[in-house]
Order: sequence, then structure tokens, then C-alpha cells
Amino acid sequence: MPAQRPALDLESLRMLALVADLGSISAAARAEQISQPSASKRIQVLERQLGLELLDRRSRGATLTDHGRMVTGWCRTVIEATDALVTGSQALAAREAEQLSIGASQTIAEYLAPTWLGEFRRRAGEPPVQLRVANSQEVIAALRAREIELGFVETPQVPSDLRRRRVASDRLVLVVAPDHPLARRRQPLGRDELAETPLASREDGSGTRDTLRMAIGRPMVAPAVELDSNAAVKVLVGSGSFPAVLSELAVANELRDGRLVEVPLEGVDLARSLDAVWRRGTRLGAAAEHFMQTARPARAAAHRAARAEPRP
Amino acid sequence: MPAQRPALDLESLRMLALVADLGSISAAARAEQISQPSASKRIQVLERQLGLELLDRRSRGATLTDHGRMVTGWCRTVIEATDALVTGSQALAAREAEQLSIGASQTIAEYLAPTWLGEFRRRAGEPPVQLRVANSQEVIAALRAREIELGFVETPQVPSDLRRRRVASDRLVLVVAPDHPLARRRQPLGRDELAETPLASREDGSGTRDTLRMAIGRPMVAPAVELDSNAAVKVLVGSGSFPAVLSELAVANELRDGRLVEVPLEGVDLARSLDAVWRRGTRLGAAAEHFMQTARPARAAAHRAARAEPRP
DNA sequence: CATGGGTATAGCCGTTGGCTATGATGCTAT
DNA sequence: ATAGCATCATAGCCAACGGCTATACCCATG
Repeated sequence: MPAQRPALDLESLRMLALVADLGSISAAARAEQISQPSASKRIQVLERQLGLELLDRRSRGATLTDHGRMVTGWCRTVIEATDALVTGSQALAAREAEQLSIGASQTIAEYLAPTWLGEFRRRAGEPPVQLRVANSQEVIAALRAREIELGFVETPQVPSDLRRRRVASDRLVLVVAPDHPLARRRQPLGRDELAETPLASREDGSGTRDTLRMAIGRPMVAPAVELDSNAAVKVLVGSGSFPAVLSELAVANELRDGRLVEVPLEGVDLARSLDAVWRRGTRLGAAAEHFMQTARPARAAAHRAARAEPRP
Repeated sequence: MPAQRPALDLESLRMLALVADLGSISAAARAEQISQPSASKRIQVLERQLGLELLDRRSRGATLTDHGRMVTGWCRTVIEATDALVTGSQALAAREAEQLSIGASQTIAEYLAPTWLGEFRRRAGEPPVQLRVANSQEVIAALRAREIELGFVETPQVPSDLRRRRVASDRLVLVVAPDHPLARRRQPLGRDELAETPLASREDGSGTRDTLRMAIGRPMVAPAVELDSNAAVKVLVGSGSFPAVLSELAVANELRDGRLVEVPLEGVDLARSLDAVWRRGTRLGAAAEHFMQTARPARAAAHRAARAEPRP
């Protein structure tokens, strides 16, 4: 059997994907600015680590084997996630002389902003972007203080001195582990019942928690546990101890493959729109305008929302 | 500004997540079986590469900074994707003396199986799993030939000598780049119109293409381009040249952040169920039974399907 | 104030991953 | 046919990187 946990490295994965795209190891080596033997070796090492033949070496280049096709698919997921991390971090780190400064609330910053930033940067001629992360109120404050030019918030409450434009939609969902009693529940949970259920919850002041409190609209029982990140909450929920209410964006993958299960609700509207906001009156700079464009297939987003949320 | 593209390595990302979980660098070092200074250095290097302070070093341990929280979140996505890659590859590589042998069609193998395998392996006492990837027909054949004990297919056509159980649902969607003319389309595309649209398509024989052909039920115009992986199709669609019909599983992320846009359809039913299948009559082995359990929050899956696909 | 957890620095050493040079292979064109 | 030209693999060299031990520092707590 292979080593405990093969010490994969990202460069090799990139290399594999590049070979798949370009059709030869040499071409991939050129693209990555390294010598052909190095590239060749990387792939060999990767194959050995995974215990799979990934490439069919032909004298006219190299093509993926069936296994290679699978692995490359998984590689791309990793690469995409890595790019999100890098792009996101760069935007967080951007400090001085940057041309476009934006702000975003937690959930948006974590799940949507990195790809937007990536898309945006790919366009030629666009300036680097600085990203500030804060809760919705702080984003609005920063906007007024002209510290940022464009904001993204999860709040329904946008004051009238700001303009808004919906860029995506989101809803909170009640999730539990598959072996939790509530997982088998067919009939929806009512608002009162939800209000009395002790949840694993994000910390006070988080957009997620605010939204829930507003939607319930009455006093709720105190959370069973408070944690300061979506990931921590998800882990706890997965362990089966408690339910939680989280953004669909945060749990989409888990719901898809069944690691978490959604519990139907009734009488609580947990849908929320995610909006771009900016100062009314000011004309948005070209860069900001373009950034909003990359973030916003507005029409389609509205359509998808309608489909996902059939209104009574 | 930071180096072109920081050469991140996965071990460091794992380390960061572990520090976040355990609350101290030392603890994380112990967990990873390396010395404390090495762990410390890794984090430092990572911080330098990203240009961010990630940890607040206090004398009672280390806690995440705000930036650290963000970065850790992104890290976990990378780690999860990596684990999927490793687990998937190991299941592909498993050769001899394995105890449980399963088969899956492409889409399931690529997007769902890795997490199932991961979950399953985490349970104590379960045997290693060998995964074979093939199209639905071949999975069924392998089942009959007793080469695999359990299969997962995307076909509606399951012969009567097999039993089936729905484990998830899926639908194909028509997607285009956000700047493609069809992206602004509000009123749904009809079946005939779809049949006449030249698409970027998976190769002949792929489950995705078969499903589409059956759903349309009449001759279609030939595909504009044929490509042999979902990723390749997605890239081409993203470039704006052609629309494509792909599994929702394959494009969920792109739809979420707007890199691709879904075009509404009408009069074509592209929903399909993803089923576990096994030989009628034979009692499933314990391991196979358990595996199916991890793959299947059936009730919830059905519920979610109902919500996502309002039947006329 | 000492103790003990935590973290950072210094300096050493083996492994790794890059490079160049070279050989083998098989398509392609003359 | 055969020469030419891609491709990929192997060999051997060297620098850089990542691990280790030893040690210093810092700060809570008893």
C-alpha cells in the first residue's frame, strides 16, 4: 500500500493539469518556465505517490489515461481552491497605492469574493484590488468614510444614502448531521420550534446570526455553543451534537454529498439577497463598475433565486 | 508586492488549519509528528508568502487574527479538495485483496465518490474500497459479472435483475458564459430550440450526453465541439464561444459565483436520479450496506430534490 | 519568584528539486 | 529509406529548503 499520506505538492498538480491542457510534458515545462526533465520527474513522482499511471507517453506528446482523467479533474478542484486562497490573500494584503478598494461581509468574502477577484484580475488593464472584510454595518461605515469605493453586504437594511444592486442570493438553512434525529424529519419545523432549539451558532455580531435573529423575530433560546468560524460550526454539527443555521454558501458541498442534511423549515424566511452597495450620487469609477460586472450576472441570479425559492 | 505566485505547500496549509483547531503551534506540531520549531517556521514562511499576519502569538498559545480566520477558511477548502484527490486516487489504485469493490459512473465518481470514500474510511473497522470508474452500462455489466459488489449509476434504465436505491439527485443544466447572448435570456428555451443549438459536448457514450439525447428525444444538431472531460467543456464554455449542457454537480461552483450562467429551459426534463444498484437476490455484505448508508441520506435527498424541482 | 507552558532563533545536515547533457523512441517529410 | 525533429527518460551535479537539537525569551500561574 502507498505511504500513509503522500506528500503532494501543488506545483506537481498544476503541472499535471497543464500537461492535460497542452498535450505534452515539454509544453507544460515551457509554460511553467522549468526544464523538461524536471517536469518529467515531477509527473513521475506524482504517479508513484498516487500509485497510478496518469499519462500515456506517446512520441507525439502525452495524453491522459482514464485514471489520469479522473485525477486531473480532482486536481483542478485543488488548484481552483488554491488560487482562491492566493487571490484572496493578496487582496487582503494589498496596502498602499492600490487603485480599487472594496469591502465585503464575511460570507461573501469567504465564498464569493476570491473568484470574483480572480476573474477581475485576469482582465487586462484592471488595477489591483484591496479587500477589507468586516460585518455589514462596518462595510457601510467604511463606504461613508470613503475608505472603500464599493461594498458587498448581506443585510436587508441598506440606508438610503447608498445605492444597492443585487449580485447574488443566499439563504440560511438548518442543517444537522445525517445521524441526528432531526435528519429524518419530514414535516417542516415551525418558527417557534426553531426558536426553542439550542443551536451551534456563530458568534454574536456575525451576519449569519443577525439574519437568523431577525427572521425569527422573537426571543430565542441561547445557543448551545458559540464558535467564531463557519468551519468550526460545521465540524461540530458534523459530529452530530447540535443543529446549526448556516448560509447555504457555506454548506453547499456538505449538502451535496450528504455529510450534512437540511431540515425543512416553515414560517421562517431565511432568504437574503447579497448586494453590491455604493454611495448614492457618486459615479462609480470604471474599475469599480467593472468589478461589479464580474460579480453580477444579475438577471440570471434573480432567475435562479426564483427557481430555488418558490414563493407561496 | 509579493512574489508572482507564492509557492505554497500543502503541509503548511494543513499546519495552519491544525493550529486553528488546536489553539497552539506546539500542539499542531505534535499532531503532525514534527518538532515545534519546524512548525513555527512553516507558519512564518506562510505568513511571509501571503504577506499577512495570521496568528496572534500569546504566551498561552496562538489564536487566529481576522486575516487568519479568512485564510484558514480558504485553506480548509484546499485541504478538503486535496483529501478528495488522495482518497479517490487510493481507491482507484487499490488492486488486490481488497474487501469491497464498487463501481461508479463518471460524474458520480468525480464529484461524490471521494467524499463518500473519505467518510467511509474514517469509520473504524471498515475495509478499504476499490473504485472502478466506467459508464453506467459497464457498471451494470461489472455488477453482473460479480466484479463489483455495489454500483452507482446515472441512468434511468436499470434492468430488473438489479435492485436500486436513490442516493442523490442531479439535473443537467444549460450553461453559458455571462457575456454570451443567451445569458440575458429571460424566457425559457424550448426543446426544439435546444435541439438546434450547437453545443460544446462531452464525447459520445458519456452519461451526460446520453441523458441529454434521451431527454430531447429527437434528432439534434451535431455538437460544435467534442471534449473528453467536464473541465475542458467548462473552460470552453467560459471562453464564451458555446453553450453546453452539463451536470449541475459539475457547474455548481461556477453558477454560484457567476462564472457561468444557467439558461432556463422548458419542456425538457433533465432531472435524473443517482442510484446505488446491486444484484437482486444477493444480500449485500455488511461493508457494502454501510457504504451505501454513508452515501445516502435518502429521505433528505428526496426532500431536497422536491424543493429544487417543482413538478408542474 | 520560580515553574512550565508557549514561541522564536541559531546552526547543522540530509533530502529534494532544479539544472545540463545525453540517450532512446517514433512520427514525418524529403 | 533515411534524415530530421519532435517527444520523453536517465544520469549526475549543486544549491536550497525543511527537518532536527539546543537554547533563549516571554508570560501566565502557582
